[in-house]
Amino acid sequence: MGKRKTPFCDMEKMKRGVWSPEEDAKLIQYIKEHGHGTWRHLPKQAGILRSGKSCRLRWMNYLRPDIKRGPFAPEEVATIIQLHGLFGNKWAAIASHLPGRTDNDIKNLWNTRLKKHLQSMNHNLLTYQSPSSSGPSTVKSDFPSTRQMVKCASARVEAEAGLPIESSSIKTGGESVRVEAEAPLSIQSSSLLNSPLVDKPYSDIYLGLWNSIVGGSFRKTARKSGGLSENAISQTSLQMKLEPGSIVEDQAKANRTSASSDTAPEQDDSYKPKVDMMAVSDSIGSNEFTDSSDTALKLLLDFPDDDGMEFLDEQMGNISDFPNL
DNA sequence: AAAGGTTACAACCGCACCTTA
DNA sequence: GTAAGGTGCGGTTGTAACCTT
Repeated sequence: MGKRKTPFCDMEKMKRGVWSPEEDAKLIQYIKEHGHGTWRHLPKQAGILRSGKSCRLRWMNYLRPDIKRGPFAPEEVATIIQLHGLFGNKWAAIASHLPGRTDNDIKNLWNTRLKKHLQSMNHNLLTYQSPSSSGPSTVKSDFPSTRQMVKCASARVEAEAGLPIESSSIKTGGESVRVEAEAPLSIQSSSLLNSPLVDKPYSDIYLGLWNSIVGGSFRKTARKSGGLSENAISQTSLQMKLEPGSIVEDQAKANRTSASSDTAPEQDDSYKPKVDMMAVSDSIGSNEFTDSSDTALKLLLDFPDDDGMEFLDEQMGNISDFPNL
């Protein structure tokens, strides 16, 4: 139980609700001249009838000059989905990898758009029936592309919503279609499982992601942005058992190759996820599976130039192209 | 054109963590 | 060691704008 706190100020006299332009101007002007100092005392000194907490929130989420406004780019969305798989609802942690975006922005994006789309996309995946199937069939997607990202992310979404997830068997028209994700992998004595970063019981899904191209992309990005220490990253990777000959090991090899051959100049402080995504795409060139992350993400967000859900239907139709393992 | 529904975003609330005296 | 202050975080709510009927 949290300690009882004295209020930031006299709440009785405080204004609440939407901030007026005048209030914004006062706050900006004051912080420009004095810095925010102690938030509790700021409103009085700045002549604002708001709580210090409210001032802080307004500044942090809206008025800060380095805040990036406008719609999220597909690359940003990809990063958010990846990071949500690793961090869960740790919005601040996710935001720290997206300069200019606030935890509130990301939280809103997730709760209002991504969550819903991921749920519906996963539903479509689970209810898909191969046109050529005649009887129970197992459809395994071979690679954690956008589809798998979506699937894994939606697994978390559905877990949060208390819905059934992975390896679901669905009866459709008398036929059972089984859909499995390849991402889960065997883990031995992985202390990561005890990490708050990974939620049970779906931790293996996310560990799979971690060892996948998605994780590879993230690790590279994390190194460059300094979000995770090199030590933590390598330790985490070492804690995962890679089975010889497994797809996961192949992917890990691909990631290592990709990472070692990454001779691109060091990125500056600004975040450039597209570079990493492209580098990763190159690293999986041998894989037959092709997927357009950009397009899928446009779909996810209903970007203006997409064709609505038609793209998803098209993508779903390609599932039968996957090799059955 | 109006009413009702939906969406996206801003803001609030309560709790937890960290620091300091 | 502990209490209190300051701050950050995640969940939730409120509301304006937009869409549909």
